Amino acid sequence: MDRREAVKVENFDGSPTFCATNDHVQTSYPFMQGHGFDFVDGDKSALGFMELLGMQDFSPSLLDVIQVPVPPAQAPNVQVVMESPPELLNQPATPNSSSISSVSSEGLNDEPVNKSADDEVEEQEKNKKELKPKKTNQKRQREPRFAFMTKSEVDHLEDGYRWRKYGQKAVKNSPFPRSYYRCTTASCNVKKRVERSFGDPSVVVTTYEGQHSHPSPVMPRPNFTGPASDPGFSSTAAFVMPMQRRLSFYQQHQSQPPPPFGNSFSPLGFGYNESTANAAVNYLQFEKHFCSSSGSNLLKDHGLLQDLVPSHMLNEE
DNA sequence: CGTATTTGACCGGCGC
DNA sequence: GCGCCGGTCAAATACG
Repeated sequence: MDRREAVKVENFDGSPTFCATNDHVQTSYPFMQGHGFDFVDGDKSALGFMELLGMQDFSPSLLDVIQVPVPPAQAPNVQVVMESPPELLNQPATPNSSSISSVSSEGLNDEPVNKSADDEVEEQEKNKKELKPKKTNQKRQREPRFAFMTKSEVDHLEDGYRWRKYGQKAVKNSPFPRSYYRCTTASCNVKKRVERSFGDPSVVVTTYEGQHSHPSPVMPRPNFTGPASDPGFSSTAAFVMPMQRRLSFYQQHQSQPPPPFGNSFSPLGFGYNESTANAAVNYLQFEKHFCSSSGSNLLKDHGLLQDLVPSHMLNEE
């Protein structure tokens, strides 16, 4: 049971996608395609979840940005899928077979057209218009966005930060509304949008924009030593993403200047209960299957991650 | 009563 | 110029 398989599925455009799957979680990495990544390739096979997040190198600082607490007892059918091309987000994710998940840097349902990563970033740059300062020629410096899909029953997933809902809009071509949240912490202008996937209503698409200028109020930064003290986060997991690494990804692969980031340890942070924990664990599984034979330094990091992920989660296979 | 959510109005960008 | 759309504001409302 719980035997994980490394499977190869095909994206909707026919391009291959590798997935690490188990009974509850499926994580695919289709968006590596087109970014110069090829899992079949020996050298690049060491790329994994972190690269999806834009991390180019694994260093001890990983401890600073990744926190994977003990998952709650309940194991909902959570699915975290990764993909890059925004257009895929509009495609129906098949719950029973291979699901499309996604880590996208920009607009999800916004642009249902085929675009390369370069085009995407270019458009993102184009969209950076000034909104507040009216009548200025300066383009708005829109914060970098990071989107991913999570299979979850609830729309608004706990991620360790406190959010205040400030709007809700109907989404074109979707029966589900999109909710807009803002970090309640003063001087932190991180926002996120939450919407359900039209293709698969069980999938929640979350788009983060900006960078937290503060540690998670419910997830103290240092090493995970147990449940956080915050009552609202007692059984949830925090998974803080190293946004800066992700940016270096763009910097290196797309010749785009990195958005201005302030601090170094608390970039765009997000955690997702079981979802994120599963994603992290899934990454480890994925890594085992695809990378253990060739990625020596990765193994080191793997061990590092093992320190973060409960051992029982890793031994489930 | 303070805080969070709801929801219609408003604004700016963009395509035609 | 106009309409559509995404995103935000803010008053009203709900909630603890």
